[in-house]
Amino acid sequence: MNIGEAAKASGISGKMIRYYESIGLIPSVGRTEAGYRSFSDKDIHALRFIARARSLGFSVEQMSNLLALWRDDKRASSDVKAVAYAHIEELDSKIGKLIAMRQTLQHLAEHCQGDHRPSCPILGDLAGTADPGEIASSSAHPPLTC
Amino acid sequence: MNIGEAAKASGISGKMIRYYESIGLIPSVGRTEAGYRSFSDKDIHALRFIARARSLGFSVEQMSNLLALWRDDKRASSDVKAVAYAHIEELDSKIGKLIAMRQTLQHLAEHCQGDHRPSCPILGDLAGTADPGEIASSSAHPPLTC
DNA sequence: CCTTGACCTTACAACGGTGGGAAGGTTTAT
DNA sequence: ATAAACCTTCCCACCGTTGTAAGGTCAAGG
Repeated sequence: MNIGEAAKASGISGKMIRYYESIGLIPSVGRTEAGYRSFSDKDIHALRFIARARSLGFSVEQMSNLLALWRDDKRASSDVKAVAYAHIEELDSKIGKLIAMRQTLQHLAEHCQGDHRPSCPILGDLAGTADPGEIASSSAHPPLTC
Repeated sequence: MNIGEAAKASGISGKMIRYYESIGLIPSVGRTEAGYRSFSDKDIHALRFIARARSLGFSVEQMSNLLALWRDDKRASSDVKAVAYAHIEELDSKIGKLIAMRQTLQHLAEHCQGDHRPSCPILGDLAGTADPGEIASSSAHPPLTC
């Protein structure tokens, strides 16, 4: 299997397959006499594993751990679960920050007239010159946990 | 005002202040005879504007637009509002993706025994060998909109 | 006056992932 | 035989931030 076919079969671009190989995320695959990479079914399987892990937001480093666990017959599922929960916490942290941003911004935008006049509470907040009576300070991001 | 003092006053590292200057996000500030950057109150004000915008997740390009609007006395607040809403949509998109990941992962992790045994639905899903009866396919990410 | 330490300057590299492209070799189909 | 579609390696770009190295400057104290 060519790298092009492997890319189609796995959903990972050829560029990225080479990159993953170069950083050691996947072991070096076989080569033809002409130097072309030759992917076995096992290689494709690993690539699809990676594609799926990537779609769940795992970092390359986390994927490296997961791949090692996958290959290890004597792994403990608790180890896998720990990696998963660590990632869930990362996701929660990111989600929380984004929601706080969204909340603040929404609040500011709602108070903006949005007309031809220059007066704007959004810029007022950014510049630190917002009327604190008109709009509650947005730095007090509410404990919104979704 | 030194760059160090400016950094403390604005909450932006000296490194980043130089970077923002280098890419033209802020105009070149004055210099002392010895070549040290000298920040005016106005400069600090702009830096604090940037720090606040950054904390709301605006990209450098968006900040550039916002700064231009801020400096423009004849701006229309609708223009500012448009930038804000565009960013809110970006945030929503990111949040949605992260929540979908989180949801899938949580679901998988809940079904993992997390003991000393190797059997693990998380790896099963990633490898594409999960029992479809045991665990609903996680690729059908639910329409969770928070 | 001189040293020391804390600051400043520029310039370069690195990170994580991903994409783009150049320059050259190979395979496949016409 | 030739053209198109591959493949190879190599370097560069993005974004935002940090680190580091080599050198200049300022303020304090001996």
